[in-house]
Amino acid sequence: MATPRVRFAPAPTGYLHVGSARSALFNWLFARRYGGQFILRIEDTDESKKSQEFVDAIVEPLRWLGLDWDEGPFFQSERRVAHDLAIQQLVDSGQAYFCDLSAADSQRLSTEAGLRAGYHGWSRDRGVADAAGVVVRFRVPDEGSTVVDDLIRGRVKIAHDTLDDFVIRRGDGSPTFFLANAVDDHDMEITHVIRGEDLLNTTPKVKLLWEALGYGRLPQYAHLPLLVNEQRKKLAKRRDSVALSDFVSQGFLPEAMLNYLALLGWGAPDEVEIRPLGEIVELFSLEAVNKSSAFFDLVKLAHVNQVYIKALSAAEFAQTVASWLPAHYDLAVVEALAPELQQRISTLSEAASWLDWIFVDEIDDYDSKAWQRAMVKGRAAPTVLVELGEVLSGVPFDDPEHLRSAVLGVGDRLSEQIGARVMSQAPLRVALTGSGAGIPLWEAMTHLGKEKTLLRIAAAHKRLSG
RNA sequence: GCCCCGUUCGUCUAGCGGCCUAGGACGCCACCCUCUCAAGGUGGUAGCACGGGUUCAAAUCCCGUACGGGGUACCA
Repeated sequence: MATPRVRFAPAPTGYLHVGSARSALFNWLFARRYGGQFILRIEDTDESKKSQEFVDAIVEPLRWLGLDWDEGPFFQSERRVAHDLAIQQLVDSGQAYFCDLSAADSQRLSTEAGLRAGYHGWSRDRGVADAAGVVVRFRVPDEGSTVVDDLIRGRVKIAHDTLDDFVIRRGDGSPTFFLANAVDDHDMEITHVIRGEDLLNTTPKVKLLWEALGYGRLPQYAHLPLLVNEQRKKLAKRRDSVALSDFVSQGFLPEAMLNYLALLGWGAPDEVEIRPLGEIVELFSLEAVNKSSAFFDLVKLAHVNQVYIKALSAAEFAQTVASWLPAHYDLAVVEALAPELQQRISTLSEAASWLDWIFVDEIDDYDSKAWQRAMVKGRAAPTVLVELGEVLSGVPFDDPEHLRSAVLGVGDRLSEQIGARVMSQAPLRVALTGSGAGIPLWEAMTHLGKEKTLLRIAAAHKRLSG
């Protein structure tokens, strides 16, 4: 195919959410797949929406994801002259006309005439003159229908009598979405429009304008299935927590986010789900995109993220996780323990809780269940702690293997003495970490150090007997 | 209401008329491994919305119904 030109055209409404990110990704994939251009256009026809803050809210997440654009960002608000010209052209050719009715008035007229809600062309032949507050409406043909061949959905046909004479210029003179969309896509020579299904119904209107303006060949349209919440409603900023920035701060990796997003509505022919972006680019095609909406599943996202976290080298992991850790954490220790952490977390923000015990001065809070199980139910615990204190004070702390055999040795000896299985590791874990669950002890103990280890064993013993 | 789109395990999907007693992934359950929690391994659970056609043959094609969603703004 001729090199495609696609665009991601979000409205600057606060922040970028995962649904928009998915649209951006599919556009980007398509452009990269066929060696075309990916264009960023900020859809700020409503002047109030233009501010640096809002622009950053779009640009920063795209950068984080690594979805680089070849042209732009362009601003719709800066293309006002072209829009005005197009509106003038439509008015001059009689395909659009002025209307001084308010929305409320046209609603009332419809009701009085016993027609369905909406606008019925009341001002078509009233000869209204342009003035402040007057809108321009497009004259939709009475007869016939408009057909759009969607790359994903197939042929979509809308009868003209279900369309009203929609507004293309507001009372304040600004162009509406339909008009700006047609003009900008034409001027930017967009070949493929890839966006959410919620925009499918607007396509015939844009096509009508396109033809009325004599623009020639229409871009190819591809409407992606919507991303939905657990109620199967389209992801919305107001009710769903879907800001991309939130996922960034929770510790999702951009590669994982992209990979997961690519899986919603699309799948590789070989069914391999988790794979490098480069491979996804190679395999991507719009024809393989399916039609039904997809639930944005945090559980699966977490799984994908964990796979990516596990794939990091220890050094990469330590470097990446650093900003989620308190400043007093020793990164060299984090790197040494990286593999154990990587298989236990699915987001980077979870890392600290697995490591905390190594970097605090003392354990002041023991998990009560773990204490009960290891210290109270394990009747030998007091003896184990005493023995552990004695044995470990004579062992060098530089070799995990020495620590292991010393600790397990205590358990074996006591087992023989008592004639029942004695676990030495469980009480040790609770004494050192305050918790019943955690990473393997031996390597971690070399970083905790002998002094803290012995103090914590003593503290636990004191608490047990006191 | 009207218009448009959709419907395969709980979820994401494979399937584009016979290879399907429907495959994979996530989740869940069990077992193995194991001080713990994980990770890993093995096995299991669960689905073609319904009704008519077409055809020798339908998850796959057609029609209808039901259900879900989207749109219906001087938002985009």
